[in-house]
Amino acid sequence: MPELPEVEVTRRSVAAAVEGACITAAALGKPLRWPLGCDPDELMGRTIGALVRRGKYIWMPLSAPADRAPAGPGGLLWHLGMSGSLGWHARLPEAGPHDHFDLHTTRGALRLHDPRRFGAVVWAAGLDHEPAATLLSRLGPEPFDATLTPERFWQSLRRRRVAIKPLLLSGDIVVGAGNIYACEALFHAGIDPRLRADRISRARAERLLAEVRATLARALALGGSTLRDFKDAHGMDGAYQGQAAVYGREGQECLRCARPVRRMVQGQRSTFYCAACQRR
DNA sequence: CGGGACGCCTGTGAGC
DNA sequence: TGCTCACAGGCGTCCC
Repeated sequence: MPELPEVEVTRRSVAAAVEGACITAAALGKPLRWPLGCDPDELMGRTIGALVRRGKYIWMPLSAPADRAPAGPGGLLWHLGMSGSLGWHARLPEAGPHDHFDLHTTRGALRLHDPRRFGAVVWAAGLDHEPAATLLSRLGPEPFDATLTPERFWQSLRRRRVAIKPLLLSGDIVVGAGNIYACEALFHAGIDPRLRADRISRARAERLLAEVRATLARALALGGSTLRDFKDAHGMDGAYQGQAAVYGREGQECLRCARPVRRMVQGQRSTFYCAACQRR
Protein backbone atom coordinates (compact mmCIF):
# COMPACT_ATOMS: atom_id res chain seq x y z
CA MET A 1 0.00 0.00 0.00
CA PRO A 2 1.96 2.78 1.36
CA GLU A 3 4.36 4.67 -0.82
CA LEU A 4 6.03 7.84 0.35
CA PRO A 5 2.90 10.03 0.30
CA GLU A 6 0.89 7.54 2.36
CA VAL A 7 3.73 7.11 4.84
CA GLU A 8 4.12 10.88 5.18
CA VAL A 9 0.35 11.31 5.60
CA THR A 10 0.55 8.66 8.31
CA ARG A 11 3.50 10.34 10.01
CA ARG A 12 1.77 13.70 10.08
CA SER A 13 -1.54 12.33 11.30
CA VAL A 14 0.11 10.36 14.09
CA ALA A 15 2.68 12.96 15.14
CA ALA A 16 0.41 15.48 16.85
CA ALA A 17 -1.29 12.76 18.87
CA VAL A 18 1.74 10.87 20.12
CA GLU A 19 4.57 13.35 20.49
CA GLY A 20 5.13 13.98 24.16
CA ALA A 21 2.95 11.05 25.22
CA CYS A 22 4.37 8.45 27.59
CA ILE A 23 4.13 4.74 26.82
CA THR A 24 2.16 2.76 29.38
CA ALA A 25 2.07 -0.64 27.67
CA ALA A 26 2.72 -2.43 24.39
CA ALA A 27 0.99 -5.52 23.04
CA LEU A 28 2.05 -7.82 20.22
CA GLY A 29 -0.24 -9.72 17.85
CA LYS A 30 0.89 -12.18 15.20
CA PRO A 31 4.51 -12.00 14.02
CA LEU A 32 5.32 -9.22 11.58
CA ARG A 33 8.13 -9.14 9.05
CA TRP A 34 10.78 -8.83 11.73
CA PRO A 35 10.60 -9.39 15.48
CA LEU A 36 10.27 -6.35 17.72
CA GLY A 37 13.75 -6.96 19.03
CA CYS A 38 13.02 -6.19 22.67
CA ASP A 39 10.66 -7.12 25.46
CA PRO A 40 7.50 -5.00 25.07
CA ASP A 41 7.85 -4.07 28.74
CA GLU A 42 11.12 -2.32 27.87
CA LEU A 43 9.02 0.33 26.12
CA MET A 44 7.06 1.32 29.20
CA GLY A 45 7.78 4.65 30.84
CA ARG A 46 9.38 6.14 27.72
CA THR A 47 8.26 9.45 26.21
CA ILE A 48 7.68 9.67 22.46
CA GLY A 49 9.70 12.29 20.59
CA ALA A 50 9.29 13.89 17.15
CA LEU A 51 8.47 11.42 14.37
CA VAL A 52 10.82 11.36 11.40
CA ARG A 53 10.23 9.77 8.01
CA ARG A 54 13.06 8.30 5.93
CA GLY A 55 11.93 6.67 2.70
CA LYS A 56 8.93 4.58 3.68
CA TYR A 57 10.12 4.11 7.24
CA ILE A 58 8.96 6.12 10.25
CA TRP A 59 11.35 6.56 13.15
CA MET A 60 9.77 7.16 16.55
CA PRO A 61 12.40 8.29 19.05
CA LEU A 62 11.84 7.22 22.65
CA SER A 63 13.42 8.71 25.75
CA ALA A 64 15.06 6.57 28.39
CA PRO A 65 12.45 5.43 30.93
CA ALA A 66 12.34 7.73 33.94
CA ASP A 67 12.13 4.87 36.43
CA ARG A 68 14.82 2.53 35.09
CA ALA A 69 18.29 3.97 35.27
CA PRO A 70 20.21 1.33 33.26
CA ALA A 71 17.94 1.58 30.21
CA GLY A 72 19.05 4.11 27.61
CA PRO A 73 17.09 5.95 24.95
CA GLY A 74 16.17 4.39 21.63
CA GLY A 75 13.21 4.24 19.32
CA LEU A 76 10.87 2.24 17.15
CA LEU A 77 11.31 1.94 13.41
CA TRP A 78 7.95 1.41 11.73
CA HIS A 79 7.27 0.12 8.22
CA LEU A 80 3.80 -0.36 6.78
CA GLY A 81 4.80 -2.96 4.20
CA MET A 82 2.15 -3.57 1.57
CA SER A 83 -1.04 -3.42 3.59
CA GLY A 84 -0.25 -1.66 6.86
CA SER A 85 -1.86 1.39 8.39
CA LEU A 86 -1.66 3.12 11.75
CA GLY A 87 -4.73 4.15 13.69
CA TRP A 88 -4.95 6.49 16.66
CA HIS A 89 -7.59 5.62 19.24
CA ALA A 90 -8.64 7.61 22.30
CA ARG A 91 -10.16 4.35 23.47
CA LEU A 92 -8.84 1.18 21.86
CA PRO A 93 -11.44 -1.24 20.44
CA GLU A 94 -10.91 -4.98 20.87
CA ALA A 95 -8.15 -6.17 18.54
CA GLY A 96 -9.26 -7.69 15.23
CA PRO A 97 -7.48 -10.54 13.42
CA HIS A 98 -5.21 -8.11 11.56
CA ASP A 99 -4.22 -5.85 14.44
CA HIS A 100 -0.67 -6.84 15.31
CA PHE A 101 0.83 -4.15 17.49
CA ASP A 102 -0.67 -1.77 20.05
CA LEU A 103 1.22 1.03 21.73
CA HIS A 104 -0.71 2.34 24.72
CA THR A 105 0.15 5.82 25.94
CA THR A 106 -1.02 8.32 28.51
CA ARG A 107 -3.09 10.01 25.79
CA GLY A 108 -4.50 7.12 23.78
CA ALA A 109 -3.29 4.15 21.78
CA LEU A 110 -1.56 3.68 18.44
CA ARG A 111 -2.47 0.48 16.60
CA LEU A 112 -0.81 -1.17 13.59
CA HIS A 113 -3.33 -2.86 11.32
CA ASP A 114 -1.66 -5.01 8.67
CA PRO A 115 -3.49 -7.93 7.01
CA ARG A 116 -0.51 -9.20 5.00
CA ARG A 117 2.03 -8.64 7.76
CA PHE A 118 4.78 -7.39 5.47
CA GLY A 119 5.11 -4.46 7.82
CA ALA A 120 7.24 -4.24 10.94
CA VAL A 121 7.92 -2.44 14.19
CA VAL A 122 11.51 -2.77 15.33
CA TRP A 123 13.37 -1.52 18.37
CA ALA A 124 16.77 0.12 17.91
CA ALA A 125 18.93 2.03 20.37
CA GLY A 126 19.18 4.81 17.77
CA LEU A 127 19.06 5.52 14.06
CA ASP A 128 22.74 4.70 13.91
CA HIS A 129 22.26 1.42 15.78
CA GLU A 130 21.20 -1.95 14.38
CA PRO A 131 18.94 -2.92 12.84
CA ALA A 132 17.88 0.62 11.91
CA ALA A 133 21.29 1.65 10.60
CA THR A 134 21.52 -1.18 8.05
CA LEU A 135 17.93 -0.88 6.90
CA LEU A 136 18.21 2.86 6.31
CA SER A 137 21.71 2.72 4.85
CA ARG A 138 20.38 1.03 1.72
CA LEU A 139 18.06 3.89 0.87
CA GLY A 140 18.68 6.33 -1.95
CA PRO A 141 18.22 10.10 -1.51
CA GLU A 142 14.92 11.68 -0.49
CA PRO A 143 12.96 13.08 -3.44
CA PHE A 144 12.76 16.57 -1.94
CA ASP A 145 16.37 16.68 -0.82
CA ALA A 146 17.82 19.87 -2.31
CA THR A 147 21.15 18.13 -2.86
CA LEU A 148 19.42 15.77 -5.28
CA THR A 149 20.04 17.99 -8.28
CA PRO A 150 19.07 17.09 -11.85
CA GLU A 151 22.77 16.58 -12.53
CA ARG A 152 23.23 14.16 -9.64
CA PHE A 153 20.03 12.31 -10.59
CA TRP A 154 21.18 11.98 -14.19
CA GLN A 155 24.65 10.82 -13.18
CA SER A 156 23.04 8.06 -11.07
CA LEU A 157 20.91 6.95 -14.01
CA ARG A 158 23.92 6.82 -16.31
CA ARG A 159 25.53 4.10 -14.24
CA ARG A 160 22.58 1.72 -14.51
CA ARG A 161 21.54 -0.50 -17.39
CA VAL A 162 18.15 -1.61 -16.02
CA ALA A 163 14.83 -0.35 -17.31
CA ILE A 164 13.86 2.91 -15.68
CA LYS A 165 10.61 1.68 -14.11
CA PRO A 166 12.08 -1.09 -11.94
CA LEU A 167 14.99 1.22 -11.12
CA LEU A 168 12.62 3.87 -9.76
CA LEU A 169 10.88 1.15 -7.75
CA SER A 170 14.16 -0.01 -6.24
CA GLY A 171 14.66 3.28 -4.45
CA ASP A 172 18.37 3.25 -5.37
CA ILE A 173 18.23 6.56 -7.24
CA VAL A 174 15.47 8.25 -5.29
CA VAL A 175 13.22 6.82 -2.59
CA GLY A 176 9.49 7.10 -2.26
CA ALA A 177 7.98 6.17 -5.60
CA GLY A 178 6.35 2.75 -5.40
CA ASN A 179 4.36 1.06 -8.12
CA ILE A 180 1.61 3.66 -8.43
CA TYR A 181 3.76 6.78 -8.44
CA ALA A 182 6.58 5.29 -10.54
CA CYS A 183 4.01 4.55 -13.27
CA GLU A 184 2.44 7.97 -12.91
CA ALA A 185 5.71 9.91 -12.94
CA LEU A 186 6.91 8.09 -16.07
CA PHE A 187 3.64 8.83 -17.82
CA HIS A 188 3.84 12.53 -16.98
CA ALA A 189 7.47 12.60 -18.09
CA GLY A 190 6.58 10.90 -21.39
CA ILE A 191 9.16 8.13 -20.86
CA ASP A 192 8.68 4.48 -21.83
CA PRO A 193 9.01 2.38 -18.64
CA ARG A 194 11.24 -0.07 -20.56
CA LEU A 195 13.82 2.54 -21.50
CA ARG A 196 17.23 1.70 -20.07
CA ALA A 197 18.29 4.19 -17.42
CA ASP A 198 21.66 4.81 -19.07
CA ARG A 199 19.95 5.80 -22.31
CA ILE A 200 18.04 8.68 -20.77
CA SER A 201 19.25 12.10 -21.85
CA ARG A 202 20.16 14.77 -19.36
CA ALA A 203 17.09 16.80 -20.37
CA ARG A 204 14.71 13.89 -19.96
CA ALA A 205 16.29 12.97 -16.63
CA GLU A 206 15.63 16.49 -15.41
CA ARG A 207 12.03 16.23 -16.54
CA LEU A 208 11.65 12.85 -14.84
CA LEU A 209 12.97 14.12 -11.52
CA ALA A 210 10.55 17.05 -11.72
CA GLU A 211 7.65 14.67 -12.43
CA VAL A 212 8.61 12.32 -9.60
CA ARG A 213 8.54 15.31 -7.29
CA ALA A 214 5.31 16.71 -8.70
CA THR A 215 3.57 13.33 -8.54
CA LEU A 216 4.59 12.68 -4.94
CA ALA A 217 3.73 16.23 -3.89
CA ARG A 218 0.31 16.06 -5.51
CA ALA A 219 -0.46 12.71 -3.91
CA LEU A 220 0.65 14.06 -0.54
CA ALA A 221 -1.62 17.09 -0.92
CA LEU A 222 -4.53 14.75 -1.66
CA GLY A 223 -3.87 12.59 1.38
CA GLY A 224 -2.33 9.70 -0.57
CA SER A 225 -4.06 6.88 -2.46
CA THR A 226 -6.70 4.64 -0.93
CA LEU A 227 -6.92 1.61 -3.20
CA ARG A 228 -8.35 -0.82 -0.74
CA ASP A 229 -7.90 0.15 2.85
CA PHE A 230 -5.32 2.85 3.35
CA LYS A 231 -6.43 5.47 5.86
CA ASP A 232 -4.59 8.05 7.91
CA ALA A 233 -4.39 7.67 11.68
CA HIS A 234 -7.83 9.24 12.06
CA GLY A 235 -9.55 7.04 9.48
CA MET A 236 -9.47 9.49 6.57
CA ASP A 237 -9.20 8.13 3.01
CA GLY A 238 -6.75 9.48 0.45
CA ALA A 239 -7.99 10.94 -2.82
CA TYR A 240 -5.15 10.49 -5.30
CA GLN A 241 -6.44 7.18 -6.68
CA GLY A 242 -9.12 9.11 -8.58
CA GLN A 243 -6.39 11.24 -10.18
CA ALA A 244 -4.22 8.45 -11.56
CA ALA A 245 -3.55 8.86 -15.27
CA VAL A 246 -2.42 5.29 -15.96
CA TYR A 247 -2.19 3.23 -12.76
CA GLY A 248 -5.01 0.70 -12.59
CA ARG A 249 -6.50 1.97 -15.87
CA GLU A 250 -5.66 -0.89 -18.24
CA GLY A 251 -7.91 -0.75 -21.31
CA GLN A 252 -9.29 2.67 -20.47
CA GLU A 253 -8.60 5.72 -22.59
CA CYS A 254 -5.34 7.57 -22.09
CA LEU A 255 -6.27 10.97 -20.71
CA ARG A 256 -3.92 12.63 -23.18
CA CYS A 257 -4.35 10.74 -26.47
CA ALA A 258 -7.41 8.53 -25.82
CA ARG A 259 -5.64 5.33 -26.88
CA PRO A 260 -6.03 2.42 -24.46
CA VAL A 261 -3.75 2.34 -21.44
CA ARG A 262 -1.66 -0.83 -21.43
CA ARG A 263 -0.38 -3.11 -18.70
CA MET A 264 2.79 -5.17 -18.80
CA VAL A 265 4.91 -6.94 -16.22
CA GLN A 266 8.41 -5.79 -15.26
CA GLY A 267 10.23 -7.56 -12.45
CA GLN A 268 7.01 -9.30 -11.40
CA ARG A 269 5.20 -5.99 -10.93
CA SER A 270 2.51 -4.50 -13.12
CA THR A 271 3.46 -1.46 -15.15
CA PHE A 272 0.72 0.73 -16.59
CA TYR A 273 1.62 3.02 -19.48
CA CYS A 274 0.53 4.65 -22.71
CA ALA A 275 2.45 3.29 -25.70
CA ALA A 276 1.84 6.47 -27.68
CA CYS A 277 2.56 9.12 -25.06
CA GLN A 278 5.58 7.41 -23.51
CA ARG A 279 8.61 7.12 -25.76
CA ARG A 280 11.94 5.37 -25.74
C1' DC B 1 29.07 -5.31 -8.41
C1' DG B 2 24.50 -5.40 -11.07
C1' DG B 3 20.39 -7.71 -12.35
C1' DG B 4 16.58 -10.71 -11.69
C1' DA B 5 13.65 -14.07 -9.28
C1' DC B 6 11.72 -15.54 -4.90
C1' DG B 7 9.39 -15.42 -0.70
C1' DC B 8 7.11 -13.45 3.09
C1' DC B 9 1.35 -13.23 4.12
C1' DT B 10 -3.80 -12.60 3.51
C1' DG B 11 -7.63 -10.99 0.91
C1' DT B 12 -10.33 -10.07 -3.19
C1' DG B 13 -12.27 -10.45 -7.65
C1' DA B 14 -12.66 -12.85 -12.02
C1' DG B 15 -13.59 -16.95 -14.47
C1' DC B 16 -15.26 -21.52 -14.70
C1' DT C 1 -22.32 -21.84 -4.56
C1' DG C 2 -17.62 -23.16 -4.53
C1' DC C 3 -13.29 -23.82 -6.45
C1' DT C 4 -8.83 -22.10 -8.57
C1' DC C 5 -6.00 -18.62 -10.24
C1' DA C 6 -4.05 -14.09 -10.79
C1' DC C 7 -3.03 -10.23 -8.53
C1' DA C 8 -2.32 -6.60 -4.81
C1' DG C 9 0.58 -0.26 -2.41
C1' DG C 10 7.29 -3.43 -0.41
C1' DC C 11 11.64 -5.07 0.13
C1' DG C 12 15.39 -8.22 1.99
C1' DT C 13 17.74 -12.27 0.45
C1' DC C 14 19.68 -15.37 -2.60
C1' DC C 15 21.54 -16.87 -6.85
C1' DC C 16 23.90 -16.09 -11.28
